[in-house]
Amino acid sequence: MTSTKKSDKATAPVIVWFRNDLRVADNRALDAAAESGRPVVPLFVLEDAEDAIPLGGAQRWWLHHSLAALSKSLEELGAPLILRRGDPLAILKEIADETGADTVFWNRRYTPTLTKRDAEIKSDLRAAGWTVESHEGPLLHEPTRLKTGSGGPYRVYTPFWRAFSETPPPRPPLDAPDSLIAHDGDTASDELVDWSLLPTKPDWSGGIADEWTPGEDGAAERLERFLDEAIDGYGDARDCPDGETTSKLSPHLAFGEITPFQIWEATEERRGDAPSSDMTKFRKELVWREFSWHLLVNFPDLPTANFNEDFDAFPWREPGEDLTAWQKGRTGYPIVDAGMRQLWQTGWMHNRVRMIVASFLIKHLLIDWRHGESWFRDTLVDADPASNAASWQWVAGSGADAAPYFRIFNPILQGEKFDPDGAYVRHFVPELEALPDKYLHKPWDAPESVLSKAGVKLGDTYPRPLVEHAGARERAMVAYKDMKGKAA
DNA sequence: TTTTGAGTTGTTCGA
DNA sequence: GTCGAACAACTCAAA
Repeated sequence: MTSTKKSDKATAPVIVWFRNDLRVADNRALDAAAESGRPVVPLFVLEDAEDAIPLGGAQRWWLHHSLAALSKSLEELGAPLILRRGDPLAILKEIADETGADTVFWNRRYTPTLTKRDAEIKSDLRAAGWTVESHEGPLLHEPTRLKTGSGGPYRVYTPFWRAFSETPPPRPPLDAPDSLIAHDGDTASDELVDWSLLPTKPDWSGGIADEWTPGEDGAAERLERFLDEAIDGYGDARDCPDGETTSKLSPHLAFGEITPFQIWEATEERRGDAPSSDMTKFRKELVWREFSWHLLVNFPDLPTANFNEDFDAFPWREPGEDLTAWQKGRTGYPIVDAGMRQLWQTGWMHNRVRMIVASFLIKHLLIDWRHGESWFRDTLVDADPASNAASWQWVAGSGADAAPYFRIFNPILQGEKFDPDGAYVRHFVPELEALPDKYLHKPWDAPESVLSKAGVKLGDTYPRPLVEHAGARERAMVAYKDMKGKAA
């Protein structure tokens, strides 16, 4: 992958093409460019390619702020970030014309369509005499590296984790370069604001901005705070959606503001200490991310096609108004509505609640998981093609290592179990704030006097349940049997 | 090749 | 209130 540098190239600049790796520390491509001793032209391209999956609004907001942060870091290192919009190959060639560069470094990305495109760009540039280096991407293992005894990909998490644990530990992270040599000469850059990544009419980003600090520094602070405050007891507390019980590193990982290598090292125990069970639990979550990418790379259709083809015969209902009610957080089930509103307001949802709302959409409303996958992709700041697809299929029962279909979350019990004091529901569904705990997760069971005292009018201030739980559960089981009959 | 043990995250029912 | 079994058989991973 590395070509010998020719001597006449010694002073020509190296382009570092940033993609989902918006950081300066532990960045192999940037590190290699700095090590080359040559001027560096950092480039980010807003890609308009037709096969590129458009970013959701929440991620566009994040990208804006992440690029602003990266731009500042690179400025401080001495080489300002160049922003361009359009087709990456054409832009790389333009930059080459402008700067004399004929070398580009990047870090790999693993979304199958993008890997393919990167390979095309690489061969095109090499044919034109360029030096192209693609460096290690944002995974602890190349996603094709782990294989079962018979040489195939894993489809079950536990053996994957076992195999992962038996490989050498992940490498330590790299420091950021001390400084970069700037290219001597003007290279035009778009203005970030002109990309209109931020919402304007209306500006709905307030709730997201309160919650998040995009960028490498924000990511590092988040990691530190998590290890200081939440890792103790993580194993149990992580299931509770209220409060800071999880790392919330997912959006930073999605944009490559932090790497799993940095996280892994930060969770390293002192030499000789066995990792605590909380730490192992957390690491297992990180390895779930690896497993999802392992699945996506080996089964590129994962985001669009049922992994288990039996589900092609599943009798999904037409989405219609039920889907809209779910999206808006108006299903009449408080824990579901709290989750969907948290998503809408903050661009993020607690993992436990993701499972509850996903199960509700699929099993209570019998709506195809792909509608949910697509909504999450549009609204989550951490939307990740691998984790999103693998998790939706897991909940649906159509995926790898899937839950048995009869494992249908009871949204009332789940609410009572994981939000027992109702703090989470009260925060995101304030119209139920005054209801006593006893009825908070099932307001339809409350006596009229209790409802009116709490200022709740069902069907008016808060919706009645879209479906009744026991009946919906029964209907889901029948649909599943129906599918099995057709598939057999 | 055949066999065996096991599988992130749950709910409901009946004792 | 708490506990174990049933839910439905299936596929995967590894011996």
